[in-house]
Amino acid sequence: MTLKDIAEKADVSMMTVSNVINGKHKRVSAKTIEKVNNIIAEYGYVPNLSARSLTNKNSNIIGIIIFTYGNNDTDYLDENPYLHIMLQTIEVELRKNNYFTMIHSIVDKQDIIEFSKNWNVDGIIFLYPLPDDTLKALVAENICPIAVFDSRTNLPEVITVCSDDFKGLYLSTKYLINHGHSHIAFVSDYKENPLLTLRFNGYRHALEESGIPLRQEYIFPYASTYKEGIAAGKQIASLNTKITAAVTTADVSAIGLMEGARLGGYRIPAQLSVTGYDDLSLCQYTSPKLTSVSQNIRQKALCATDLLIEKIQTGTVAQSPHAVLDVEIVERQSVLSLI
Amino acid sequence: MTLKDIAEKADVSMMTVSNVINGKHKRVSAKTIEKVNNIIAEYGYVPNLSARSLTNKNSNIIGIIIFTYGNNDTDYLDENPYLHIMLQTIEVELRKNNYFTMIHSIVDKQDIIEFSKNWNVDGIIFLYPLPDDTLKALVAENICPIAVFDSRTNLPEVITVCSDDFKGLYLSTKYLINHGHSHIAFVSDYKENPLLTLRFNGYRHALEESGIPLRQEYIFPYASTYKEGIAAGKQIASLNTKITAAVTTADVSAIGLMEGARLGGYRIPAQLSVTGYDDLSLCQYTSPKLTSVSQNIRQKALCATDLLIEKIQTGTVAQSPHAVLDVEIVERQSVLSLI
DNA sequence: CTGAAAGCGCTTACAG
DNA sequence: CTGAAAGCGCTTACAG
Repeated sequence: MTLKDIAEKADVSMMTVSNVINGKHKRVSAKTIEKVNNIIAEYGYVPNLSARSLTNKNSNIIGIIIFTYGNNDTDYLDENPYLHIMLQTIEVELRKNNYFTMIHSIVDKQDIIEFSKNWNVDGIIFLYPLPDDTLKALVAENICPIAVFDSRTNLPEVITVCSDDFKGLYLSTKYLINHGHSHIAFVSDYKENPLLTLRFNGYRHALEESGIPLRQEYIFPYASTYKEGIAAGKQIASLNTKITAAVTTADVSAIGLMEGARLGGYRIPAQLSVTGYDDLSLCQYTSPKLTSVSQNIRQKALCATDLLIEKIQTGTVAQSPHAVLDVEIVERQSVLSLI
Repeated sequence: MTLKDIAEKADVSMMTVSNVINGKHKRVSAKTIEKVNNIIAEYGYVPNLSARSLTNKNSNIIGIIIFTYGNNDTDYLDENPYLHIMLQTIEVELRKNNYFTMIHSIVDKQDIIEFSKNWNVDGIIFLYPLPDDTLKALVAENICPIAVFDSRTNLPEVITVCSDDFKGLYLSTKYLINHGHSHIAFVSDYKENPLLTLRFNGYRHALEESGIPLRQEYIFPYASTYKEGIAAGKQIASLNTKITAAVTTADVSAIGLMEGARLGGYRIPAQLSVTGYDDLSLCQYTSPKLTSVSQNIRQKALCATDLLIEKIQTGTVAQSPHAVLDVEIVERQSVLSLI
């Protein structure tokens, strides 16, 4: 069943059917519209979007780049704890705006370009930050509007949506200070990572603001994983310092930290208060339940999607293309008040 | 840059370029192949797959139906704890086989049909079971090969991939029995749900096999959520029965159960042993760490994808279209041995 | 081994 | 308000 078939059944031209389908009602009489619509419904006609893409030079397809893969096939698994929320939120929002969602993994920049040309993709969303020069190269190719999460690039052509990472760690550090802590460890391998560096700066700022010295020996450069968290916890427990609290840059890291400190003989939070980052649902499943910094992931996903759609449809975005969303601290049980 | 442009630059016909691109090397001389490939590389030509779809009547697009949505926009969030692993695994496998992956949510059967016609989708994967009559109706429409997870339909036209749910609860129940438990609660609202009913049957079978009577009062029909788990745990703690252990059909339910029992004054696992189901990564983050039944999700995802590809390419599948994958119990700390 | 032509199912000027 | 024709970028018989 094609447009042509419908046209024949309705005894009108293909163009008329096309106009009815595309809502160009100015160009067709009400009577014809009804007749055509009835026949479309009767035969269950659905337009072929490949054909439409071919003529229109756009596809209504948005590509979502879900990860970059290296050599190991399973490297990627479990990496992005937000993947399902992001994907679901983005897909629903795109669908509301008549876009279709393709997911795609890549190995390098070239993959992205090929992919976008293959389907005349209308826009691309990267679920994770890319190096600035990769983004720049992509912009130079001028393939389609691009949105990226958690990138700090200032390229005006790319839409970025971040959360306020500086504030995130400022809040968790401040929260500990407000509860009487002043010997606060920072557990994260932040150097080389712009996002984590921002969080570190938030930590530092909170200390400074309260006149608490920043001590190098309170900085524990462990990666943000459960396993590394355990190692950090063990180390802190074995060190016999004055540390009474630790901030982290990931919930799994914080959970590992609690576990490691416990293995080192500490009671949590009695001897060590801990804060997480991400506010994953598992924060409520640990004991003590984990106090954490929450990014509103749904809001981030919607923001990126809406900006991208705006850019696709109008060629530009009214506000800044670089959105920074607020964060907040979610209080649970992993911090002991010393006052 | 189109096929035609390449043909002109190479001074051959479009057909020759097409044959080179599609690897039909029998029909082109080695010299021509090289010449054409060089020009393709030089200009970074990438074929337009919409055009190809249009001629070929197939698209190399596989649709993945990620969820069905109701009235509430955010109902779906957090529903499928495996979504990210499934999606990533499937996408990589499809990509290896030259397919592209579209994700799509639906509100009803009609959506699926429209979607598949829109893009001439080559196959569809449902990430969650659909009612048998919906599947039957879909098969009747004869749109494309279909694969479904966790459906027990016996329609030979649809590929199903399940894990051995009967065995799953048989294993966890048996595990408790082997550790000296005989008063074992079953916590799950299994009725009306075919998958959970299979798990219940596994529980029942393990009891029977060991000559332990099945007691109605040991069955707690709570939904498989954290919140309901808490309620169940509180109830069990308040009941003062001989129950020393409980099996569940979800990790979050088990975690809630431990929490609820604790709130009711129980120590876990000293007074109540608990097993989960799914072996989510959060099992290792709770205390005690949760013993759980593991389905190999990656394997399930690969199995469904490979069967679907086989069916698309050969029109049928060599083995049974209904795969049931093995499960195993992952031992941690939530079960106390009474012997 | 290579080419010219038709056709896939749409939309868009251009006419009337 | 409606139609006939061209064209989007491919592939596939059909010829040579």
